[in-house]
Order: sequence, then structure tokens, then C-alpha cells
Amino acid sequence: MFFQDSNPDLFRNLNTQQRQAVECNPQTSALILAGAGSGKTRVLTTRIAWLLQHAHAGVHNIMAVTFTNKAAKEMQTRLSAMLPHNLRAMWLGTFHGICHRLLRLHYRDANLPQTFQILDSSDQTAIIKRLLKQMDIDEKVLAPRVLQGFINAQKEAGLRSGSLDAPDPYTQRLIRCYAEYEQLCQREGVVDFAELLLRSYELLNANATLLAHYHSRFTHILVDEFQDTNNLQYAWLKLLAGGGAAVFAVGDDDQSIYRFRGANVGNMAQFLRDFGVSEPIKLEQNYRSVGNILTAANAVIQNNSDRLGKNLRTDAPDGDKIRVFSAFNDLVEAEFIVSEIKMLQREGHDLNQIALLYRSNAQSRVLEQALFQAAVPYKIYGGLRFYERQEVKHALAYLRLAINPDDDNALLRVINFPPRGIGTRTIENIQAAAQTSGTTLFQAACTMGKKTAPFIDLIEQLRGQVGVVSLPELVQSVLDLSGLITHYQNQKQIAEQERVENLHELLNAATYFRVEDVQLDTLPENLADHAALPIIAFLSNAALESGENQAGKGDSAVQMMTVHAAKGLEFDVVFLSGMEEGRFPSELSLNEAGGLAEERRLMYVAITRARQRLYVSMAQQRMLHGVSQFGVPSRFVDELPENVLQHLSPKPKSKNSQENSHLKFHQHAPAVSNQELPRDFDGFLIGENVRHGKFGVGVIIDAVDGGSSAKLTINFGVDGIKVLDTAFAKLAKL
DNA sequence: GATAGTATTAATATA
DNA sequence: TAATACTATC
Repeated sequence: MFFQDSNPDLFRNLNTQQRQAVECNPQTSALILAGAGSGKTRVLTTRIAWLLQHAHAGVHNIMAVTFTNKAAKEMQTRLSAMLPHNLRAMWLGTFHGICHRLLRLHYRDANLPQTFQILDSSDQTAIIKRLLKQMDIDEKVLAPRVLQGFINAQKEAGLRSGSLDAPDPYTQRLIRCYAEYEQLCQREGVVDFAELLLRSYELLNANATLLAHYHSRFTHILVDEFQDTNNLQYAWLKLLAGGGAAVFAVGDDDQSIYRFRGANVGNMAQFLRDFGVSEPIKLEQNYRSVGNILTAANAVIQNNSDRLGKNLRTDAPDGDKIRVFSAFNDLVEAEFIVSEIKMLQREGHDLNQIALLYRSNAQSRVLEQALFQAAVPYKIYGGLRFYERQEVKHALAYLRLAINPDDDNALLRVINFPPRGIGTRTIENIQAAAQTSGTTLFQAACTMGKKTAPFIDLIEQLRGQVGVVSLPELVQSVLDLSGLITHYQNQKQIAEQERVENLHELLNAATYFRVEDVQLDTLPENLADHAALPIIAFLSNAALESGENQAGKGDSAVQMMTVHAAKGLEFDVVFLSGMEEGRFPSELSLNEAGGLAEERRLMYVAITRARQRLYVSMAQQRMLHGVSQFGVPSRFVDELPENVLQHLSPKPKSKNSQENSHLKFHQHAPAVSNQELPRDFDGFLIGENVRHGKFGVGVIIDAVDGGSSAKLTINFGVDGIKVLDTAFAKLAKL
């Protein structure tokens, strides 16, 4: 049956399960349970290649959906390398990108203006704050983020304000706010992220002809990271596939770590029922990590119940043991990590292949400082992204106003920035005028006389250039005429000068922006004659692509990021820092049902990032929000099997010393050096965990030998540090 | 209306 | 600690 692959190499090196997945029935849906490092992307792309080469589908019959632009690009690149086909006709993109495309194509049916704009989360927050003020609701009574969460949750449940009802006045008010918000967005022609999905769902659901068209077109839909889908995305897929399309869903329930933003792992089990799939295909062969690391990962995740069930295996040797280090405080932990990194560097490791992971961004600072002082290059992921910077958003707001002056959000952002004498008072007047006359802020501002005249003139001037000058020329006009550049240039602080450079960078981006490049994902043909086309495309691109890809990745540097950000990546060496109860698992997670299980999956993700070597470290004392706090080792560290661990404890501190900097660590060559065994105090070791009847679990941070017994200094976390004598205290080792 | 100084509060993050 | 929101003052 498969005797004539036009490119047999594509399929040859697959293992049995991978091949089973790639070649499963093209007419029916399938769920692929793909463990970490099991060749998930390869299976996904090879499946597409297989469908095409065996003529089960044409390029235009295929839709492939991902969550991130990065994943979409990766797939695009791999497919182009594999296949001779022109992939233009294939719809490959993120959920949001594809929905955006649908809405641009059918903006009339979707009841949107042709020039509709996309709101990012901070735009959304701004609108909500404005709305609350307008409705005269105190932010202390109803926090903007609460309302924002409510609105997004409703949209993700597919619910409009009109279909909602509640008995309690609190929820009733939320619903009223939601209704106002809907009207406001509609009036201003703006669409938030959740709206992209909901609106395109409703578009297809309400329009039988349109739905039938897409049903016959997309016979094969492939979905990456299926465990991350939210309920709306699932419903959207179900609707789109309702004409009998075969859905090829790839995911890993053990790597579901985005419940907090609406992801529903239950969608995997639901998928089996809804799409008539009897059995998922499991990819359990791991090609990434050495045996000990995999053993640890399997052991940790086994503490979770309600799994679909999967156990990773590898042919790789056991490799290094997992190095566990308990530091006196966060500074010492950082010092330890730096010294290990330097050692690895000397051994010839590429810094790009070393990852430094932490649970929350706040933990990066100490680590960064230590690396900086030691002159070890590092790169931190997850800061402010290019298109999220205030100066860039200011400039883009002017650009938005140039194509649509009725965009109130954009107007409020820049009507007095740079400062031009339009203060809160005037703005309130404009808002009142707009409210009474039922117009937009811009229209109201036009009637306000000489106070607002220069601003109105400025916007009119920019409007006049739309379609007349090129995109970069328009951006240049924005920067010059608005006074943004001048304003930042006049600032004294160095940080402000960086903003000037970012604005120049924006101009650069506009100069090199090619509408054709985003065509694949965004640009429908019906806009081609629109004068504002390049601007709309540029703005949409800025909203959907946060600009992460602009980050320079040239030089070799330690890769620092949160565990969340590390998902999907792999490194030779991984440092997992801050492994204390309350940090990881986060104490906030412990209050939510299922929170601990999600944290454990996060731990699983963290462990499986490492190919060869994994370090797990913790600090008994840590500076948090400006105050020092005590911590005990994370329960996840206890869940690591002892036989794959190697404990690296600091030598006992010299008596009268408060300084930590002279603390030495075991200098370990690649093999374990047993020359310096940790000292024994009546059977206890420094760094060891013990349990006390009253104080609970603690860690031994110091000890004094007293012959037949020993005095141990033990850190019991919230219960503080105690000095206990082994002759009296009942201490159990863990 | 602009700005400097004080109070408040805190996770994870994609589009 | 650090970012942001609010208040007091020029």
C-alpha cells in the first residue's frame, strides 16, 4: 500500500509508534499522546507530508493550528524543507492568527468594520478602567483585573452578556459591565484576543453557507499542544471539523500547565468521545534525556492521578545523577550555580545549552546579579516585549488614529502624550460631551475649541497622509509630528534614551515590513484596494506578534527563563532553582483545587527539559518582596527517587563567621569524588531533611558535635530556626 | 496641569 | 525589592 513514497526517507527513521501515528487512517480523527521529547513536531509535520504524498489531501485541504507563532514558524520551516509543494494555500497559524484571517475575510458577515483593530491585554485593561470610571464604579469595589477576567472567561465559555443571568447583585453588575464593554468595543471597532475566537466561532455558526464552504475545504485539521486548548477553541475546532474533517490532535496531558489561562486538559478525553476515537496513539520513546533524568520525571508525575497514562522510556544510558544542592540562602544558591556554570564552561559546554530555570520571574534578579558579577553572559527571556513598550505603543496609537480617529482607546493614550496641555479636566469634558451627544471622543474633541485644536490638526495631518505616503514615511511623520522623539530626547535619564532607539527600531520594522510576508496568516485579498492596507497589516502584525523574535540570539549565553517559558525547549544542562515549598509548588496554587497537580506537571516539564544533566537547588533563606523568609525543600524534591540523586552539600560553616562568600562547594569532577564526605553529627548531616513532632519538616543548616550527641541548628521554615540536641529532641530522618 | 513624594501590593503567560 | 497608583504641592 505504501510502496511508492516519493520521498521515502521522510518516513524511514520513524519508530513503530511514530509511524503508526503518521500513517493512521486519513479519514478519521486521531489523538496522539506525545510524551516530552518523543518527536512530536516531527510526527505532526511528517503526517502532513504523508497526507500530501499519498494524495489523501491537497495543500488547500489542510489546516494546521498551533498556539504560538514560534511553533507555527517552526512547522512552516520544517515543511518547506521536506516538501516540494507550495504551501501558500495551506492554512498554518495560531488559533488567533487563523481566526483573525477569517474575520478579515468576512468582516461584513462578522459585523466588523473593515479597519477593525486588535486589542492586546494591556489595551483591554485600559478600556476596562475607562469603562469603570464611566459607570462610576470604584476600582476598589470592582478591581479592573477581576472584570477583565470575568469578561474573558465568559467569552471563552461562548457566552455573550445577553445570554447571561445571575441572582446575586454582584454578578449582575459584572454582567452589566460586560454588556457595556461589548458595546464600547463594537462602537470603536476594536476586538480583543478572546473576541477574535468567539467572533469567528459565531461567524461560522450563524452562516451555514460559509460553514459549508470551509467544511468542504478543510478535510484535515491538525492541532499542536492540544492539552492547552480552552473550551472555546475546542468548540471552534468541533464546529470547523463538523463536516467530517479528520482531526489529528497531538498533545500531552502531563504537560498541561496553562489551566490558569483557561486551558482545559479535559478536552483530550472529550475529544476521544466527540470524535469517535477509540484509543489514543502513545509516543513514549524519549529521544532527549538520559535514563536518570527520565526516571526522575516518571517518578514525580506518577504522584498525579487522573492521567491518561503514559510512561516515558529511553534507550540512552543512565548518565549523570541529578545534582541536588541546598544552600544557606538565595545568594549562596546563586553563587553555587555560577560556580557550576563556570566549571561547565571550562569543560567546553556551550552556554546556549545551559538553562537556568525558576518558578517566578522575581527569582531571576539574584541569579542575574551573580552571573553579572562573575562576567558570565546570560540572556533573560520573558521581560517586556518590543511591541509592548510604552513608547512603541504610543507611536502605534498615533498610527491607529491615522486610519481610524474613532479609536477612543488610542486617542486617550496619546491625546496628552507628549504633554500638550490637555489635562484630566479637559479630557473629562471631552468624555462628557461624547457621552451626551453619543459620538466618539475624537468627534467630541473637534468641538472643544482651541485647547484640543493642535491635537486635532495633528491627527488630520496624519490622516491626510494615509494612502499617499508609504508606511515607513507615515511612521516617520508620526514620530516627528507627534513630538514623541523630541520628548524622549529631552529626558535626562539613560533609560529614556533607550526609548528613542526603540522608536528608531520601530521605524526600521516599518521599513522592512513586507505585507506579503504576513499574507500567509493574515492578509485577505479583499483588502487589497484599501488605502490603509499596509498600515492595517502592520498594526495587526504588531498585535499578534509581540516581537519576541526580534530578541538577539547571536552570542553564547546562559538561557534564563521561567519553567513555563521553557516548555517545548531542551538543553544539555538545566539548573532548576528555588525549589522550596511555597515557591515551587507556589503557595497560591495550594489553595486551588487541582493546583498541586498542575504544579507537579510543571515540575515534570522542568525535569524533562534536560538532556544530560540536571541540577536541583534550593535556599533555606530567601529575600522575597524585600523581606527575608525561611523555606524548606519542595515536596517535589522529596519525590525524586534517591537512587538517581547526588547530594552536593556545603561543608559545615566555620564557627564565628557570618560571611557566606568563603563557603566552598564540593569541587566535583565529572565523576563523583568521595574524598570529602559530608561530616556526620550523631548520624545527621548538614543539609539533610528531618521531621520533628512539633515543628514539622526542617532542614539542618548547622551542627556542633558534642561527643555522644550533637546540637543541630534546624530551619523549620515558618516555625523559624531552632537549635535542638539529638539527646532530647525526637528527630526522624526523611 | 505637571511633578515629586508616599502608599500599596505582589504567579505562571500566549495571542 | 520594585512597579504602580494615588496624593500633595508648586
